[in-house]
Amino acid sequence: MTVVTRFAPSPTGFLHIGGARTALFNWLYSRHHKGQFLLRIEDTDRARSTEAAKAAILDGLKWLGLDWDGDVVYQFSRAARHAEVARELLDAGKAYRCYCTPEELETMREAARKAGRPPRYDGRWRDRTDWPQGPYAIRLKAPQTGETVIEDAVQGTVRVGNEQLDDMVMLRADGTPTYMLSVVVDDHDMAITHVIRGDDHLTNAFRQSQIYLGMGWPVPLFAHIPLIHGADGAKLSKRHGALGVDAYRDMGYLPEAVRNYLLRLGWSHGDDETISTEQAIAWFDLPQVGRSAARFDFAKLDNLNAHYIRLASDERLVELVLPRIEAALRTPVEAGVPERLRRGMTGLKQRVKTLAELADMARPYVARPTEIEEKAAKLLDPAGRALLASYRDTVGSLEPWAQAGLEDAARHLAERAGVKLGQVAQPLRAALTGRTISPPIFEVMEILGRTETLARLAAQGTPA
RNA sequence: GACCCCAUCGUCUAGCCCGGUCAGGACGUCACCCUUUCAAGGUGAAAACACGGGUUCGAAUCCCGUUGGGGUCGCCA
Repeated sequence: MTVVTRFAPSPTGFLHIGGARTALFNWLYSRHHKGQFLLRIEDTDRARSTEAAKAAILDGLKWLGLDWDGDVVYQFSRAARHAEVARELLDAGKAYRCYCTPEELETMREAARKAGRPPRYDGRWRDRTDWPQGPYAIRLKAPQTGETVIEDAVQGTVRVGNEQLDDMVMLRADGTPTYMLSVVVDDHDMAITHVIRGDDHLTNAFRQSQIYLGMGWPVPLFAHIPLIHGADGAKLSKRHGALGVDAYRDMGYLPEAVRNYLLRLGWSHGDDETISTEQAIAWFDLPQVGRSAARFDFAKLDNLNAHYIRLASDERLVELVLPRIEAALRTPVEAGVPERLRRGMTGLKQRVKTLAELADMARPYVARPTEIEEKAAKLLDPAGRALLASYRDTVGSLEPWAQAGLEDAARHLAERAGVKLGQVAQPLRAALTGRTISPPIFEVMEILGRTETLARLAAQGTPA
């Protein structure tokens, strides 16, 4: 049997990080089994669904590299089919008409709550046939005794007494299908074999299972994966990382880092931490998915991101960081900058955790420092400036203008002055970058070139 | 409240199913090494089986309970 999984977000907001992980697990599982990964947009809530949200979800998936098979299915377009199934169940006596008004239902729930009972529909129309004129909802005639059992690939066997479940509405009085019905019909029609989704749907699975049974359809294998929590253990909210994946992209995370991080959140393969996509596809399976909720940890994401930045090619990083630099500058960079970035990338990329940091670290290559950081300014004291002046004199006509020779000159100068190399290098760094932290300073000098280096030294390095 | 799920270092986790390990790894933290800064890299350290009962020669592993956390209880999805 071919494995068919799906990701079914509702376009009422961005693709949040939990959804991204659900999509990743579905994608991985289908790729592992050489099956299919389908995408269905659950846009039946017309009031809350937006085009912007839909676009954000599609963009997010593309950015993460989670490609889906076939066309996107839009749930709303299948409403007629959903209604048809509800009618079928009604005709077969497995569902019934309910003429309750919303007010009546609210009263019922209120009464139950007051009596300390769970707020459930009492089935008052279940066996009636004295149907009045007017609209009615169609409810499933669910079993009232016995139990409903879910064989969950992650949670194991989960069972609940049928008396806990009430007769859910499948078709509203206005003729539109409810989520519970739509999901089942679509999953069946799309031939989904494995429903991998968030833990929050576990209790829905019981009710959905009853619809499958009612229609005599095979029940797909469920796999309810634990939710992601914030650093404080509470449900992920906007405060701590329930951001859209676009926010992670904007913060400067690489898609492969996000993928790797999300994969290890709730899933493991022995002691492996950095896992390539190829390995992930080869190794991913449901039994290794953990049963408990995981907390989102930016520190670990940062670490993974730094790892993948170091692995990324210099060309790719230049391409990624250039738009950030230009956005900050509000103007295109000068002609020689991309080449400087490319040459300096090896030294730059091992010092940053995100592309945002990379853009900042690259500043000395982009433009002459307009301001000197406080700590750097302290290095440019009279002693430091004197050293800079001597250094400038010795390397002024150095040939070739290369890292090794520039460093030798500094070492000789330090020796003659009876100071450590750092006492020459740090003022140089301050003068050339305006900072106390940078890639190796002689590498910076080589990349900047003789003219620019001497100009910066002249501007900051010598006493007036 | 009812129902369902979960519980190993601060965090992500291995180990649990098939009881016997100094309870392993990674991130983070700290120290040292390397070193022109910062990183990277290397070495090392501190750091956990929620609690209480069983079962057993022996329990992180099996059973029960407690506590704690989470999820679900709509003619929302």
